[in-house]
Parts: sequence; structure tokens; C-alpha cells
Amino acid sequence: MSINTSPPSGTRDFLPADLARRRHLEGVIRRVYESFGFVALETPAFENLSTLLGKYGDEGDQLLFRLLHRRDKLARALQEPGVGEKDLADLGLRYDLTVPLARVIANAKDLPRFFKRYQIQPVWRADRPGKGRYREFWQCDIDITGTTSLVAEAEVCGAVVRVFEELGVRDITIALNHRQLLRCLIQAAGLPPAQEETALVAIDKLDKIGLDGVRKEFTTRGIEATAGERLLTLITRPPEGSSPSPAGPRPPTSPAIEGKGPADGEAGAQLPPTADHRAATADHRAAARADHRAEVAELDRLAGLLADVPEAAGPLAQLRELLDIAAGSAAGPYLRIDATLARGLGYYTGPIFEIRSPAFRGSLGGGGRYDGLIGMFKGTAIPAVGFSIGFERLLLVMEERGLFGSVSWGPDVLLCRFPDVAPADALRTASALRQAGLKVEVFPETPKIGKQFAYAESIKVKLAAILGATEAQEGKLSVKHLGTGEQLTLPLAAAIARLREWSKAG
RNA sequence: GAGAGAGUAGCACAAUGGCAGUGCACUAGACUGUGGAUCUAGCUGUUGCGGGUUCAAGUCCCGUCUCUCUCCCCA
Repeated sequence: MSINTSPPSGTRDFLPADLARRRHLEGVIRRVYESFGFVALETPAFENLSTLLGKYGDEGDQLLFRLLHRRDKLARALQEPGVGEKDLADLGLRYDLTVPLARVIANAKDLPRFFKRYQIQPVWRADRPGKGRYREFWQCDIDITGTTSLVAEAEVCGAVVRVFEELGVRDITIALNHRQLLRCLIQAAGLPPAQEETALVAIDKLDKIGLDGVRKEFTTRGIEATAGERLLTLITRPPEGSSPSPAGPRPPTSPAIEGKGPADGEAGAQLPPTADHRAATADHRAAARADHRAEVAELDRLAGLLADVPEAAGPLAQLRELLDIAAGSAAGPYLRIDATLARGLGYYTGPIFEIRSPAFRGSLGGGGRYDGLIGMFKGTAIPAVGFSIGFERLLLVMEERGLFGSVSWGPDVLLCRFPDVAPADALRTASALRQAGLKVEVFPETPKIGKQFAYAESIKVKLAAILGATEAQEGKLSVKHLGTGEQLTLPLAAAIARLREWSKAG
């Protein structure tokens, strides 16, 4: 009788090779976020259910992992008449990193007025796993609280863009929309406010299922045909040729990435970026800068259509201002107005964004302004805006494109020992190597030395230190480079120096 | 939540309803202070699980579990 040893579906074990890549990626993200002045925060894996419920919309509530009451409390709850699912749990695994942040802001006393935090932690969703989709996955969030200034939007978008640029994933766009603008569009199309949510969900799928698909969706969800058609006309962006944009087809694609297969993957993987990388990025930005005008034109088009809706003026002005501000940030060239962008989460109130790339079906991350969320925990409302990168999806894209290059991990040296040397002497030698900064594994047994070398190869260790009676008596150590076969017997200090030299050379 | 496909050794895969196999990996030896190549030998199985049809089931049927893909939804 054996039990299933694979981790639960939608979760993964991370073996050393996986972790080497994950840590590398996380390090880049951390560094970029910190360069924008964000500071680290971590929160518990689980929260009170009341903290989580009602923040993400109905769909989100459904997907919350709930934790049952413990012990007696569960037994008592089960005995209550008419007990329902909701009465059995009081805690839930965090569903995202934004709601826990909002709770922290509402709870904490002496945070800076503008709290800029980043948070890289797992979140859990009781969802069905698929490609690039897990039940446990990592998000990399940045948020700025305490200001309504659109500088905050530009900064979070800029930081996210810098992460992608650093990693060599440049064929991205940031779709940009505004929750209030969406509401106005739906209103202008003549849809009743009750159908707002339904309509949002349907049009959010436009880029996946196409116009006809959305029409079908409208019908099945009981949205009146003429109003639906009006809405589609409002949100559909005219083809590029009819706009005054001098730019080429979009989304802008860097020549360095175009047609790139996994085979020639190393370029752009190294950090800091190479001169080529910088040049490619600069070209890309220059090309994309011309598109700024196209985005303004799209806003003009929407403004024209919404001339009769006074509530639309505010959000339109905000998007315009955001485009202007972002022109000075890394995000500028990547922003693209997309009136079909809706975003699933319930708490957004202002500008909303989503990172897209041809490399992945679905988004690589998203965010937006949520000025009401913190107020749900605290009497006074505190404005906030944030952006989240989907860690595993970014990782997936990088793996598919071979952008990791060679990320090394594991020990530098395997200390091999002949049977005529006491284990204690081997450990003393290992200590000396470790004090010199080398990562040293001691082979625990004493089979034939060749077997020990073979083991070193199998764990990708290139250097061997060999300790036998001969060396031990003379205070020496043999060192061998398993790649070249070069071997020397040297006094301990010289042997260490040689190992460090080899190790540095990679 | 809906639909389709797949489960055979650690991994990759074979086997017309008729003896469960091949490659890689692993272990040992050729080679007792020197690995990678080669050769030789060896090890690896409740064919996901439970039932049914059959003289006979990895193979056909039913159920179930798991995984993959598509849809839904999302990061």
C-alpha cells in the first residue's frame, strides 16, 4: 500500500535546479523594486476569513482556500442546526497580497505617509490548475499608499517595466483602462447598472473570444442586443491605419526578441544588461515613443463618444495625465489604452493595468488603483495603487526563451578522501576550505576515488580536493579540476588559493 | 464547474487478446591513489486502483483516481 507521493495538484516541489532559477529571478525583481524605493513586507499565509471575504468579487470568494475550525469548535459548529459551509471556517489562505497589505495599513500605527512596500510571497487559490496556473503561486507586488497622485501609477508601472527590461523580456505592453471610464461606457451604451458586472466580464474576454464571442456571451447573459452592440462600438479601438499614429504595427516588438528561439537564448540574460541590451531597449523605447500620440488619439475618440456623459471627464483627464507623467518613466512606451480591459478583482476604483506579451496567453501581471479597500478595514479611506507580477508566468516565459543562461548552484568543491585518512582530518581540511570562502561538500564514505569523482560530476561539481595519507603526512592537499583533468599536490594554503582561482573562473 | 486524451521499471517508450520488453539511468567488475569512453554481468514491475467479459486482459467493457490539453476564470 503506497500513497501518492506527488504534491497536491497545482502545487510543486522545488528542487535545487528550480530554486536556483527562482532565486535568481526573485533577486532581479527585488533589486529593481528596491531601486524604486520600495521596502519589503511579509504577512501571514492565512488571514481571518472576514478579512478576505467580499474583497475580490463573488468569483474570488468562491476560490478562497478556507481553513476549518479546529477541534471542539468544529464539532460544535457541525451540531448547529442548519449549519452551512460558511459556519465551518474562520480562516482562509491569502488570495493575493493586496488585501493583506490593506489590513496592515489599517492596523499599523507609524508607517510612513507614503508607504511603498514590495512583497514576494505565495498566494493560494482553490482553482483548477493548467498551464502557467497553480493553486499555490508567487506574486511580486508593489504598492504605494497614501496618495492619489498619478505619479504613483507611473512609478508602479515603471518598476514593473524595468523588471521585464532587465530580464530581457521586452515584447510587452501594459494595457491601461479606468474603472470609472468603463462604467461610463456601459452607461452610455444604455445598459442598466445591474448588468454592469456582467457586461464587464464579457468584454474583458474580447481579445480572446473575439467580437462574435462577446455577442454570444451577451445573449446568454441576457444583455439586450442593441445596447450590447453600442457598447462594442464604444470600446472597440479603430484599426491602426485609421489613427494619426506614425508608428508601425503594435505591440512594439524589439528586433532582439523577434523570431528568437530557445537555441540562441543567452543574449540578454546577463545582468547588468550588456551594451547591446541597452541599445535594443533604447531603440525600442524610441520606436514606441511615437505611439504616445496614438494613445492620446484613442482617448480623444473615447472623449468624443462620451461627450454627453459628464462623469467621464474625470477618468479621461486622469488617463491623459497618466500618459503625460509616464512619458518620463520606463513605462511610457509600453502603455496602451484598452477600453476592453476590465480586470476581475472587485476592489479597483481608478486606473487599471495589465501586462501582456505574445509569449503567454493571458496576463503576466496586473494592478490598479484601489482607493476604497483600506477604508473597508478602517474608518478613514486611504488611497492606494499597486501592481503585481505573476512570478511563475514570468518564469515560464524566461524558461521557454532560454533567458536564464547558466545559473549555478551547489558546492564548489567535493572533498574526496582515501580510506587511510581519518574522517576528522577530512573535516578539519573542509573547515579550512570553508573559511576561505569555498562551498565544500565532504564525501561521506571511502569507495574508490574514481567513484568519488564520478559523484562530483553527477552533482555538477567541477573541483575535487583529495586527501590521502601521503598528503596528510606532509600537510598538503591534492586539488583536481574535473573539467580539464589538471591535478596538483600543494601545501594547504596554495591548494586553497588554486581552488579559489578555479572556482572564480567558473 | 464542462468537454477530450493519457496512465507499463527511477526516466523515455515498446508489446495482434497469448512468456511484460528495449534504451537511458543505477550497482558491480575489467581498472586496490584517479572519474567521463568501451566491454561484461547484475538490479529494477501488484502494467494507477477496483470490478467485469474471456480458456487467456497491459490490451476489450464499467467504475474510480491521477495527470495533460481545451473551455470557464485568472496571475
